Amino acid sequence: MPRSTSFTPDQLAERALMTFWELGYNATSMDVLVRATGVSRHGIYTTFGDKHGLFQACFPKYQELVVTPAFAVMEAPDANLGSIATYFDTQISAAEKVGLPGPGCFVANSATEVAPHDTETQVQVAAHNARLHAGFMNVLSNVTRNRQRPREREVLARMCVIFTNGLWSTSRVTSEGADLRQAVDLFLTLLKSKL
Amino acid sequence: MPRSTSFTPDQLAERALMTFWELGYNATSMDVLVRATGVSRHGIYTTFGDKHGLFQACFPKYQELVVTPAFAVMEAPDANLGSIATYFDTQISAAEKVGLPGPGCFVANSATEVAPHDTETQVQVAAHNARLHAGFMNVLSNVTRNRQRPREREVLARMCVIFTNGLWSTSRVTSEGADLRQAVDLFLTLLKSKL
DNA sequence: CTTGACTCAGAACGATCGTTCTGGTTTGAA
DNA sequence: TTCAAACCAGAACGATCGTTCTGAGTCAAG
Repeated sequence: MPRSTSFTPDQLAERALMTFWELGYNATSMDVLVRATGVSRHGIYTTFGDKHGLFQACFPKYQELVVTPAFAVMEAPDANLGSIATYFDTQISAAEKVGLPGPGCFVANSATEVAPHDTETQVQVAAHNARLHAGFMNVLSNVTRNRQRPREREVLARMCVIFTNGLWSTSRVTSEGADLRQAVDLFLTLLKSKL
Repeated sequence: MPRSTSFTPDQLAERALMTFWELGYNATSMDVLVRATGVSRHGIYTTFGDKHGLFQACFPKYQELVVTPAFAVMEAPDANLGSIATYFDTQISAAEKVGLPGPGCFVANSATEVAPHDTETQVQVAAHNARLHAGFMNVLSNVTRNRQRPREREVLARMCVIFTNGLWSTSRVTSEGADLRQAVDLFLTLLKSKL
């Protein structure tokens, strides 16, 4: 029976996520991790085994703390085009609050930095992209007329996922949130004209 | 007076580029670099000073060998919407030839992995994105009617750059080139409807 | 052939990183 | 209070990496 400790695995993973997200995997040494989390090496290693295990635990934490709060509106039964605008706006505002250029998307960053050498991270990235695609499919099936073929819907959703990836990628090198918002508004205008 | 050597700095930078592009900066150790380029440590260090110097030399090489051949069509005086399609198709075909999921864009990868900790790389990334933006602006100014305001053109170009970044980002986690092509075709259809 | 500049292979060094270990401290329950 | 489990700080250990250095080989010029 575990006794009450000064930290829970969830809290540890949450603070580690913020550090990995901001600095990336390689630039986050165990020393940095110990300082940032306030948890000793002993605590980290007995809880997650190694650095890679702690890193993997950050993915569900990111889904819970970042993706779900912003993307739930896309997964609601009554989601529509306004939901897409809300999702993008929520994320851009969050990035602005932290400061642009921002940290972008933790999953997208990991896809570039560690996924090429790590199968487990590849799975996390694929699952994340699948979630995005499903969210856009949900919206499109709600706002699309019957004449629209399901095959075309999938392509539309895929294009939206690509644009989303590009948006967070660009948010890492852009200092003006207004530039991102204008591009998003224009993209949504184009999207609406196709439905 | 330098004597004839078994390699030129250009050749060295070219082979280093391919390795950095495929493996990323951190995963490319000097051992790997020596093996991949066939140049000894002595040759590398006397030519480029250090690993970072060799890495920086890869950016103009990437522009010369990859960006310019594919993007020149976008910078031609008579570039039009077909030029955009050609550009995307060229890059996707190149990625397919190497094998999807591919290495994506060297600049975009570097933007995620090393730019956050390296000012020089930030400059390279900004210059690359500016080149992309200028290329799209060139096309838009050619195909746009007079009633279109220049401000709107800039936003359109910015949206195109975002989509481009997303495309190469997605090409790193996608195994089907057809999926990318369909999304590109749809994006171009939407773009055309706005002009 | 001799010389000198240049090359390479590989050893060696210092720094850093992930990981393990030790000693001392804190916590919760009996 | 006492005990045992869990914790922390920090030292220590391999391993790896970027960099420098050494010695031998190679080519062009005289």
